[in-house]
Amino acid sequence: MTVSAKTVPPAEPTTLHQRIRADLEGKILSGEWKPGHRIPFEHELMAQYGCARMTVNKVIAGLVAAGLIERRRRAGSFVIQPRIQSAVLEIPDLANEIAARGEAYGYRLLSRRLRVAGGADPAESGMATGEGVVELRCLHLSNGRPFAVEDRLIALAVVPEAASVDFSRTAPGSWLLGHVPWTAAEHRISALAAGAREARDLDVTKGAPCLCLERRTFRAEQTITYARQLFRGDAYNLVAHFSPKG
Amino acid sequence: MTVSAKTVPPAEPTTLHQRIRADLEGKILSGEWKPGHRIPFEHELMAQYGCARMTVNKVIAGLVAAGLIERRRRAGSFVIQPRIQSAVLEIPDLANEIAARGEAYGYRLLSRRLRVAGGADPAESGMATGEGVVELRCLHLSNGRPFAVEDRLIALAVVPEAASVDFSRTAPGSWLLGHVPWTAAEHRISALAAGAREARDLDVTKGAPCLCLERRTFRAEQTITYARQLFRGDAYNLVAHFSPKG
DNA sequence: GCCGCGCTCATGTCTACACATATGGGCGAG
DNA sequence: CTCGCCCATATGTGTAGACATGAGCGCGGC
Repeated sequence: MTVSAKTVPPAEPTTLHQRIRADLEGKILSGEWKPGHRIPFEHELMAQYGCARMTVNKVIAGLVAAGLIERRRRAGSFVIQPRIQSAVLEIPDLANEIAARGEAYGYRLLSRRLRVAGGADPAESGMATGEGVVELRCLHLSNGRPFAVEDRLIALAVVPEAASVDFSRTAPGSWLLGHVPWTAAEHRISALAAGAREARDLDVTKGAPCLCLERRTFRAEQTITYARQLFRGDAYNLVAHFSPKG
Repeated sequence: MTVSAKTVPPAEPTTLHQRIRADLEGKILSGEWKPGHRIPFEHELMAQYGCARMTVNKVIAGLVAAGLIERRRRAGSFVIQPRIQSAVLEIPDLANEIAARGEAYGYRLLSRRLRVAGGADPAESGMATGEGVVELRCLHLSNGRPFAVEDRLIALAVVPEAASVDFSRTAPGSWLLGHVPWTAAEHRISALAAGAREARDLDVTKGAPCLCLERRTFRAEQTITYARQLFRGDAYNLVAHFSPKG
C-alpha cells in the first residue's frame, strides 16, 4: 500500500509535510505556477504524494496562512496575486502614497544608462560583477516640488525586460512592483546631510537633513534591484504598522 | 458521546478551532498565562473541550506559527517570552544591538517624573487625558559616546509596575520588552536637524542630521508606551529584513 | 428562452487511532 | 554521592473515514 512511500527514507531527513510544502512553495515562488493558477485538488495531491487528505490539507492550510494561496469552495485552491504591499512594512509605492495624502504626484527621469556592474560601488554588492544593469536617476515630486531623488540599479539577468522599458514616464518602483514577484527585501534607513548635488535636486540647502532609504529586493538568491531614495527630511516620514504575528 | 458537544450550535457561529484558539490567545494576551507558563497538555485540553487531539494539536500548531507558544517534547507547551524582535521589523533593543556590533553599551537616565497625561502633546495621543504616566528622558551610549536620546512615556493604567521601577540602570525599552506583552506597534521614522538641547545631549553640532524613530506600542486597544528616539545620523542605521509572508 | 431548484463535488472540520521521537526523571550500578 | 541507562510520557506526524458547507452547473418547469 502506501507503506512503500514510507520505505524510502534514505536521502531525505525531512518530513512528508515539509517535502510537500517545499514542492508547492517552489512551484509558486519559481513562477512555474503563476498568480491565479489553480493548484491540483486535494484528491490529486493526495494521490500524487501517496498520503492522506488531512496531510495535504494541513500543508495547504499552511500556505494559506503564509498568504501564498487562496481557497474557494467547490472551485479549488489558487495561487494568490502578489500583494502590492507586505502587511508589515510596505514597500512604498510613492505615487500611491502621495495620492493618498491628497497631493499631486509628479515624476521626472534625470538619467538612464545601461552598463555592466563593476563591483566597486557597495550598492552593487549582491550583483555579480560583469552583470548587465540598468542605472536610473529620477526625481519624485509632490505638488510640483521635489521631495525625493532616487538612484536605482536593476539587474538585467533577473529582469531582462527592464532594458527595453522607457522609464521616462513610469517610476521604476511602480513598474517593478507590478511586474516582478519578489521573495525578500532588505531596508536600510539612515539620516544624512544633503550633499551639493542632492541639495540642488531636492531644492534644499546643502547640509539639510534627509531621510535615506536603501532597499535591496531579492527573488530566491538573486538581487533584483537596488534603490537609494533620499527624502527631504521636512517632507517625508516612513510609517510602519505591525504586530508580532501576521 | 461527544455528539452532545455538537448539538449546541445556538449562540456561536464560530468553529471549534476558532473558539479554542480564541480562548487560548485570550489567556495569553490578557496576561493570565504569563510568559514561561506551561499550558495544559493536549490530553487535558482535549478533555476540557471534548474534542479529538488532532483538533487541539492544530490549534496549538497555529499558535506556534503565530509565535505565541513554544513546544518542548516531553515537557509540554509554554507561553513564549515576548520575542526580543519581531521577525519582520524588529523592535530594537539598543543594548543588544550595540553589543552585537562589538561595542560597549552604556545607558544614562537624564530625568524621570510621574505626571498626568495632558493631551496637548501629540506624543500623548492615544493615552486618555488624565491618565497617569511615567515620563523618562535617557541617553544611550556606544563606547562611551552618546548616540541616541530617548523620550518615553509609559501608561500606568496598563503597566502599573512601571511606577515603582528604578530606570536609572535599566533602559525602559529593555524592561518593557521583557515584562509586557504587546499586540501591535507603529513606527514613524523621519530625519530632522538636531535642536540646541539635542545637539548638546548627543554631542553633535546644532543642525546635524538625526534619525528620529517614534514608536507607539499597543496591547489590545490600549497604548502601552510612546518612545521617541533620536539617533546621531552618522552613527546609526535602521535595518529591516522581510518577505511578503512571515 | 429564462429562472430557479437541486444535485454534485471540493473544501472545511472533526474523530479515533497508530506509530515515531525525543527528553526528563527515576533507578540502579559503581 | 554521582554518573549513566532506561522508560514513561508528551509531542510530532500520518491514516482512514465521516459529516457539514457552500458554490457551480445542469435540468426541468414555466
